[in-house]
Amino acid sequence: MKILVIEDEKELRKSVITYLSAEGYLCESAGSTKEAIEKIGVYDYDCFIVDIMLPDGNGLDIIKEIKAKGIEGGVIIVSAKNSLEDRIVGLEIGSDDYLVKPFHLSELNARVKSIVRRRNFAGSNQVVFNEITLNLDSREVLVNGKPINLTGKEYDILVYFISNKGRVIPKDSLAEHVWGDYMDNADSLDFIYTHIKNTRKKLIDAGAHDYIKTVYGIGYKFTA
Amino acid sequence: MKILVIEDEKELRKSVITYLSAEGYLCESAGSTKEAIEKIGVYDYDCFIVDIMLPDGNGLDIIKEIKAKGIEGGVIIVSAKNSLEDRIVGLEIGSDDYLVKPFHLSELNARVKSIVRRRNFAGSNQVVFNEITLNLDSREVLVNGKPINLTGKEYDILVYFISNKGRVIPKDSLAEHVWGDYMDNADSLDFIYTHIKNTRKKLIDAGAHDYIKTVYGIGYKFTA
DNA sequence: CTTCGATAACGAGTATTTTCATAGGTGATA
DNA sequence: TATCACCTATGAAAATACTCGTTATCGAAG
Repeated sequence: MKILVIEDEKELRKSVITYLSAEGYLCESAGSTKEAIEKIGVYDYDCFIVDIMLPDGNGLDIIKEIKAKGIEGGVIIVSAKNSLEDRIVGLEIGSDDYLVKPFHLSELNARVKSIVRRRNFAGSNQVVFNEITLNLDSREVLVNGKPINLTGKEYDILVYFISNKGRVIPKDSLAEHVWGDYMDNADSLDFIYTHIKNTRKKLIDAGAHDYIKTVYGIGYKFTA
Repeated sequence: MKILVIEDEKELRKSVITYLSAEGYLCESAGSTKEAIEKIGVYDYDCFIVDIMLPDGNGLDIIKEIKAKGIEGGVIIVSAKNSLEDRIVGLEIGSDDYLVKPFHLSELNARVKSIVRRRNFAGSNQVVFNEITLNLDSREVLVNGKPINLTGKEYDILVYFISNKGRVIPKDSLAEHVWGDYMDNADSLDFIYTHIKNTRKKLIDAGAHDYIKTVYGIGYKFTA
């Protein structure tokens, strides 16, 4: 799950990122409208946290840009004043939520969670795929009702697979969603094999079928 | 699916090609108007991604050239500025889509996909030809509802056949679409026979008719 | 200091693609 | 219809490309 935090106040940006990273999200940040629009153009995010007041422009314009590009990621507006007008405009142009500063990080986290879920799993916080059950709240994975231990990356991989089940997932897409800006210095994506292997092993050892099919030359497909 | 990426910025060109190749498209590139027009004259593409600002001319002229030649491939304009005028002119002269830089690789991918589909299969991501069903998302092929295993090349061949069903397909075109510029230094196209044979065999073994007719001296025709 | 997870490196194991040799067809021409 | 030149099909083997599993390294967290 990749999130772009658009916020010019350094301290706040830092704490938001620290908090959300600890929750297992992949965070990137932009400190200005310009930087935000650049990043939006190049990378693929699942969620945007947008401060309205930015040094070089209005955050609402960034949201317009996101929507104009047809990007599906959710949008949470963050604003210093509880301006009804901003709020209405924000929702009109397609943002999903609105948060007034100062806010609790746990509150922000809850909203991010709900958006990411809505986007990937139609709002549910529990995802079932045959004998595999994901609990998105606790990042817990059950196989036949028994919990198994996955590392962070393994969990991310599984979530990405399940939210794209049945589709062929090119190794690059997987890398981008689980690891972030891999493109920049990607000479070898070989380490993915190791993670796939470990994920597979843990699932199989726990009694699940091997739903991860290898698509030679392209990537993988998670399918029953 | 063959795509020509016309873009002078090396880095961008590279990432576009890397991304689209991973998605299973066959990409070639041109860094200037001159090069683009040369390639357009010689090879056959399904889709063109055209940067408007090029060192030696305007991308719109390339599009005019494409249309003047009666080439059917889709056109996606890419431009640094969101100029309404360019956009209108672009659509007027027959481009299919417009993308403002910097853009999202997955967004570009989505548009390419939609264009290729619109052209080949009228919008569906599932293509049915009698007892053969192609799922373009998962690259899966079903014969009478049962999945069969095709290798990458075999799948590409089948897609190209089905999207040109009823038409005679010269061996050259097939080679060009499935293998790309391989042609330039190919001394023999004999290996195609092997691939055709294997593709045929897998389809027939799975219970399909042999729709691949040989057209002596020219190539093949996929027809009921 | 120890443990754990993430990544790198590499050889072994597979799948795929190409080559090659040979056999079988096709169509034009006489 | 016989012949010839050329095109296509086939099976097996070689070459290549890709993936896997093991082990090693490194750094961060506890």
